[in-house]
Amino acid sequence: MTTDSPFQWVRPAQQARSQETFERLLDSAESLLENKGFEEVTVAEIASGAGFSVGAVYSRFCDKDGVLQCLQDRFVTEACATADESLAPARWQGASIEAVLRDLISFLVQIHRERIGILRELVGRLHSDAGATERKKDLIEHVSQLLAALLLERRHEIAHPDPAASAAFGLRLVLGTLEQAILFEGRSSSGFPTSDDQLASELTRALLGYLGVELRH
Amino acid sequence: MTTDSPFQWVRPAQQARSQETFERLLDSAESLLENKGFEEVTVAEIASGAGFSVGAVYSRFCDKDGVLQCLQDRFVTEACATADESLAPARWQGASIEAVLRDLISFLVQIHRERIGILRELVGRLHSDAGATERKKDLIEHVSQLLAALLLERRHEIAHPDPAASAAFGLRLVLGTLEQAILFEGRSSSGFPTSDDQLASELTRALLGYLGVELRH
DNA sequence: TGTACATCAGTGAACGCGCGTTCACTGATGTAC
DNA sequence: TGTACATCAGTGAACGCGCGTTCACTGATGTAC
Repeated sequence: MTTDSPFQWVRPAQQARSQETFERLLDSAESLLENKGFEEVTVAEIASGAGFSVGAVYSRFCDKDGVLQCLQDRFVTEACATADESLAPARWQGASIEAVLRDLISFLVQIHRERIGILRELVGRLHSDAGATERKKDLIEHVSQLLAALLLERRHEIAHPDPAASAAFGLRLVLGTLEQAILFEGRSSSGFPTSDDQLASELTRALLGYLGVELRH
Repeated sequence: MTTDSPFQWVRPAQQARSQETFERLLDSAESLLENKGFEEVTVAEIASGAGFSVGAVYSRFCDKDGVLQCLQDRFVTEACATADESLAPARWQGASIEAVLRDLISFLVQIHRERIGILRELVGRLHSDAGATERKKDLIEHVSQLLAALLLERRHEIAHPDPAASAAFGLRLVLGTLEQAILFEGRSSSGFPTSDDQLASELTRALLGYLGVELRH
């Protein structure tokens, strides 16, 4: 990389520092979301959580809402990449639908527990943020396509009259239940299984039952 | 009812007027919730929606949050009464599980559509309102008990190894999906059935599949 | 290599808007004699 | 049946707090010659 090449990375040092501030602010915001909603989080908290003052937030983001948008974008990007890798057809050669779903659902339970703050904001917002709804829809649609591809390769196991539609709706069934079970319940919630393992297991049973897949005992 | 009886209704006229104001304010608040979240609704809007000024709100409720609490209480009371009537065992003599669930789920779909505003507030709130979570839990638990009673009378139809637990979780499965499908999606949502009838039908199929009930074609 | 200047990153006190809440008031309804 | 008084229902202008946003500033890093 010579000095006169048009393709050099301009001012790498400064940009790198900015980028790190940007990421640290997002991390701070996400961790604050674990305990309260975004509206209840103040800009001052986000800043001081990352070790900065309020002004720093406004030099990286256009306004408070911009922080949430960037945070969601970052999450969706990571999530899509994860889905691409994990649901790649090559990974599941020879696996039954039951095997695929059991793993997928366990993973989804875990993610909902780990990223509870950001998921709550992504999932429970019709009002005041059209963008979030769009991002959420895109993400679910992305996962849905990947899952549908895996299931349709195994459509002989599916008794549901419309396998493609059942894959799409089945994923929503699982996600909707997970959201209620994990995101919007205190740990004390009744009616849901007490352990995450049981929750995953019952969700798997439900999805297999819906698709009409024969269980192998 | 003589004048000197200790059991007369004191100042009926005044109390009746107050009560009507109270109800009209709640109606106004509920209708505002169809389009935005409670935090975005202002006290002035609630008042003027009912044809009053702000002060009227504060002569009936202790503060803004009190309006939401009373609104939710009214809803939960109505909902419990409805459940008691609709799920009374006597009503379902001789009906199969499939018949019970098909009717119940259609009804739930309809209610979610009709009471979308208040349900969004009741369902999607962990933060900032511990009371709402409690009220929601009580309501679901109430419905859950009634449904479980009906299903357990018909447990011979159920293949799930734990019929009681499956009734409880099955209801949550349906409600969680409904919430995502109706409360938090623009009408345009993809992945869910396009019509409410299909939504109800797929949900019924899912629940029957989960319980392990044989379908009668 | 040093000097002068420009830009970037971040500070934090001050500002101001929106909205929940208050309170002195008016008019209507009920009660006492 | 009237008169005087008390309480209730509701008004709406004014208040004030919280919090998002701004902006004049400091120090650090990079660039020109």
